[in-house]
Amino acid sequence: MQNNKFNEFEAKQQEIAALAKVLSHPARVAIVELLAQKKEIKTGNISDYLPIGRTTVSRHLKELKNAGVIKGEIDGLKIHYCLDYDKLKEFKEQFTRFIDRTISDFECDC
Amino acid sequence: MQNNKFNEFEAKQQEIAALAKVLSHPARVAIVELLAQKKEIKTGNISDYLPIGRTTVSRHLKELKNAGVIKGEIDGLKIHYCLDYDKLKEFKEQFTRFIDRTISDFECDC
DNA sequence: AAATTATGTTGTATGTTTGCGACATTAAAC
DNA sequence: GTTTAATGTCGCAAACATACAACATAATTT
Repeated sequence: MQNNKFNEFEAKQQEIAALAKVLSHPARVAIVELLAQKKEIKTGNISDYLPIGRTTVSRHLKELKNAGVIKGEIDGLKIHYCLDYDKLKEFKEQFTRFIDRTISDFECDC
Repeated sequence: MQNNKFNEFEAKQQEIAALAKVLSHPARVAIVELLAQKKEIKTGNISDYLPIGRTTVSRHLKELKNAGVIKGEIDGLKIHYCLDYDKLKEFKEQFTRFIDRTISDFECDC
């Protein structure tokens, strides 16, 4: 998949890494924020708000779709994208759990 | 820096993306977990637990150091790495805030 | 049905990340 | 002071990611 050794780590580690990857580019962070604010926006117009072109936005949208963070509804010619509330919550909880687990194990004096 | 347009987004978006990037590879997730469990470990031995070689571990450690997630203490020949508790907490809070902000803005019916 | 509009996909160029072997550095052990 | 041990850095190759123009698709409008 991603690169050579990605899949050779534990499933949980891969899962967290994959989640993190979704938000590892500011364009995707920005798109998520935009969708949260505007609710409805033609995908063609997203690039008006961002310093990247329409096709690049389309690629990032695809990744967000694959990750399940957004879902689209076709309405004639327009496609109406929307955040997936549940997925975002799950996203947050997994991260929080990971960090909390890490912190609770941890008791170093340096 | 990272690639062409990264810096042309809003500072906050860049910041979140940079945080996410730190955990966007399972090796770095695994190293953080290991450090949490073992507390002290010779960096040379980290690769014993992971499916990657010593030099590659060293690269990932460098990234984690740069991000401030871990800090090292030189003890003679051994270098003793340790999680930065405060940084991890900050990390978690920033993410949580981002998601919560996003979710609270959001009220779509799709 | 041709033109228009909205979106997606492909190909290509460039940049970035990953992974490793080979070399460099530094400290302890002999 | 030479050897051994622990870690780090460099340079290369392969894989991935980003960005965009050009093309493809598909639904309205004329």
